[in-house]
Amino acid sequence: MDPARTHKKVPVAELNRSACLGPDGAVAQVTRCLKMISGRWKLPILFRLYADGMQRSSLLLRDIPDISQKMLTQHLRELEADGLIRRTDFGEKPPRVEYRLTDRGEGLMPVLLSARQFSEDYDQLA
Amino acid sequence: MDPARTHKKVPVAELNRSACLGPDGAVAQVTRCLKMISGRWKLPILFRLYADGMQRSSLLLRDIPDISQKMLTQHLRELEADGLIRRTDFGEKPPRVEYRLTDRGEGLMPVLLSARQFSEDYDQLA
DNA sequence: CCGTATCCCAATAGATACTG
DNA sequence: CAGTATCTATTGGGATACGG
Repeated sequence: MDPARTHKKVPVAELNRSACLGPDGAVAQVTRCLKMISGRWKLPILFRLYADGMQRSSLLLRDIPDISQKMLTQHLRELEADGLIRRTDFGEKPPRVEYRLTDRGEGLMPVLLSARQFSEDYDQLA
Repeated sequence: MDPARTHKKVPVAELNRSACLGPDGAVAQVTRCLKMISGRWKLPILFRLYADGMQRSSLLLRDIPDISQKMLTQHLRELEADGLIRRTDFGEKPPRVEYRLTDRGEGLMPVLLSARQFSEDYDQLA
């Protein structure tokens, strides 16, 4: 134990001091998660797909207020590259493409629920 | 029920379709949470304070690699404005100022733990 | 219907130098 | 030691027009 740091604060088991720091510590892990969901339209898209299941891009474009064609496609690409959603091109004419959450995407929901809970508790605290 | 949307996907109780959307829905709540922790140095600072308890700014500056004086102060101000940390000026000479997590700040930890868990599970999935 | 390519603007962050 | 002030670089987002 570093003698220069004798704090009374006891870190919880899952998040002790050594687990927090360093290149592959908690900071890096959380940062990676946050990067996947950072972007103006990531959350609206993810929640839409979670609520609706597989969905055509034209419907996403219609149901997400103020999003543009370009931004929709761009964010869909990023989410796909991160393995959170899967793209299915039916190869029809006129074009029909649908998106849905992957297992990884579903695995993100507890994080979002947790963040939502924090936000609700926040107003109660002070 | 909208006839154009007959999906088999059943939303969980805490996160059903009506709770996801709209101006005060889950998207807005999660977004607010994310805004509080978005910023290059927010996580390192929060984890530091969580692990170490009350801490002088000079020690934060020393222990967080690559952070500059300016960025440290700037992010500390933002975290304070969001009520996640508390600043204590001891009014001594030479100056001594310390920071620590508030109850709101502590309440953020479950979110960060959840995100960390997701990041670990992520590699196992595919 | 679905996607791409350009160009532009605002927000964020970093380097550096300075003050009580 | 703790904090501020400028200036500049980079990034993310948006408007618009075009293509398969």
